[in-house]
Amino acid sequence: MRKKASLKDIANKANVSIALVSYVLNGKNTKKINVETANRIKEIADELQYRPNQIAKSLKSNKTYTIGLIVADISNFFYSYIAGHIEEEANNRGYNVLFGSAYEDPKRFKKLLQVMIDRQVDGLILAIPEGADDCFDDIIDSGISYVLIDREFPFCGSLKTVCLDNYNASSLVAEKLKSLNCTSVAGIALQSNLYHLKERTRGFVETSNLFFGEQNVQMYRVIEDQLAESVSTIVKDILAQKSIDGLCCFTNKIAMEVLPQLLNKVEIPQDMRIVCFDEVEAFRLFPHKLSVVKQPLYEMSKKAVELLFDDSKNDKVVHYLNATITDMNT
Amino acid sequence: MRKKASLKDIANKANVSIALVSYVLNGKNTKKINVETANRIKEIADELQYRPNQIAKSLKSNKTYTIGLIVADISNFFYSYIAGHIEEEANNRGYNVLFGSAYEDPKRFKKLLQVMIDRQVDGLILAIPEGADDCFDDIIDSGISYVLIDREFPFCGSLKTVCLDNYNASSLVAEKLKSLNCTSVAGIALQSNLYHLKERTRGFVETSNLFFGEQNVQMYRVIEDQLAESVSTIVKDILAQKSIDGLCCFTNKIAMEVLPQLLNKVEIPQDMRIVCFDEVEAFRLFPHKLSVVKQPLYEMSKKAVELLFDDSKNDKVVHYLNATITDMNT
DNA sequence: CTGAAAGCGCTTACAG
DNA sequence: CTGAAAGCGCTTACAG
Repeated sequence: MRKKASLKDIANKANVSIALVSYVLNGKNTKKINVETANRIKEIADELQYRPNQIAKSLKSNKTYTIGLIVADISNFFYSYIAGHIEEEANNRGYNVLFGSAYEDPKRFKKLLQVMIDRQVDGLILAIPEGADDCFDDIIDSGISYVLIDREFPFCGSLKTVCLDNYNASSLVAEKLKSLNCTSVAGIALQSNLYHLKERTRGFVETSNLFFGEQNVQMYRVIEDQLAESVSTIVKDILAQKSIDGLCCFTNKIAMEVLPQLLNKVEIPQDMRIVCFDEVEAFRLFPHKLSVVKQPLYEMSKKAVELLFDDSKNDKVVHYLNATITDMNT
Repeated sequence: MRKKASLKDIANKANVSIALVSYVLNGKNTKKINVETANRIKEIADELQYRPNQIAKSLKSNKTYTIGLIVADISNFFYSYIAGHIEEEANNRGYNVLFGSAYEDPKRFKKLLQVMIDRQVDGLILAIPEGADDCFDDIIDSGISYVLIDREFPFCGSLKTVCLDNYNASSLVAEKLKSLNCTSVAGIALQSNLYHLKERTRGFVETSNLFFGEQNVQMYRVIEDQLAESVSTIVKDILAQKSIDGLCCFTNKIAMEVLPQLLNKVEIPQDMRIVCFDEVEAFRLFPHKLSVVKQPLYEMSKKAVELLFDDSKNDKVVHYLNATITDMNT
């Protein structure tokens, strides 16, 4: 282990002032500096393997070149993919990512947020869990620029957000089921007050009502921590109603419970058409045709970072991205 | 946006010195300080909503309360799960996680590593990609404590590591296939020079040789960026050899390619027993029985953080964790 | 062309 | 019980 060299060390060795070393190494006032002294300084810096102390730099400049990212659950592919690509985008701009996973716990979220504010990150990218929407004052107050991802909060003022157009995505699901000649459809969604999830079901229900008639549209809701049991009951109910021939799983977690339970109980796709939100990879192991609502994750990551660094005021507040529906296992 | 209050602001308002404010707010020299002044200072701090400047603290203390985590690919469940739990463990100890995903690119890895060293993280947790094993000098040189996860580098000196006992895990796979009455087995692995992956195949081959005889053990290797095509050829080859009745996929990525291709081509599990490494969730959608090698991800995360903060010298250098084999979809 | 000095916001040994 | 001062490693306006 070698002691880190400081500007002072270089200055001493070169017999010049610290200021001069700083100028040379940062390429400032460069035309006014004697080329030979400059070169000598650079050589000594190399020799001592000088690396600037970022902390000292931050203290002066009030910039940390760090962005704080808080996701709802990093072990979910949706967020881990996004996290990776946000990190990459940030890197490209010389930033690093301080990262936290709130696991949908508002208390944990707020603690993480406070830590990131305290550490003076230069920007925040946030997927906010249910029950944490009282955090906005703190964010605004901190003066740190931010972008919300995935989840929008239209009743909390004008917050810069990039997310899926969930209403539209679900309309597409209804259309898809219609185009597959379904006549009676059901959806299974998470019980949640998150606006984007409500929009997601609303889009499905409203569009399905038009296509199939209200009496042929059913929504089931499940509570996250009783997923397995609830889904089991629901699936039985759906299968009992022989008429239902179209099914939408509104999150990938739900799909992971529903799909195994459907195996061997119903002919897919002949008697039941299925559309699922998100998580494309795993579905490849499902032995039947199904359709998947793909969110543009890469775009979302990229756009989030872009918006974070773009402080033009006349920017649209919520940026909606469009989903695509893909057939799998054909 | 409110201006951040500093110790100076509090000192001014309270008509005391900055030092005194610092003592009070940090609970130092606390018995020597006038209780009333102390209270007055605390009140003013509250009122001003004082939050210490962590950067200034770091500059003095040389501690950043940050640990750097570089994983091979964050969008892989294996690492995203680990990342989440390392973050949680770190939080519990008052640390935050600066995060990077190297996507198996040694150049990118080394760049990330350098950034983390420059930012003076207090610890490093690293999953090192192939071809980056010349990074150890830099790490040792930096004096930052580190723990390697998942991948061990026995030829690079004594490096603190926590990883699976891969040889043993693969022996278990062979045993499992034996216990399922297989007579001829094949394995599909990634072509890689990473020691832990070599151990993984070695354990399988050596143990299988004992059980089944060399002529009944075959190893296939695939190159990562030709996965789909290679697997397709291999699967055809395996199916053509009617004798093979046991198959091991050595990474979850391989399994995701192999399993769909097996559907409807062979009776599972009657004619073909399958064991796969990692990623348990997705396999639930596979319509047949199969066995899964589970790595103790939570333990690995926890142990990594523990080791990072444990600087007892007589610590074992490599900590091996044990895999378990689970039957799924029974 | 180069340097002395102030300052970023904190901590802490020392003096009184 | 409290404060003046030095210092962490840097930057930068100013002076010469």
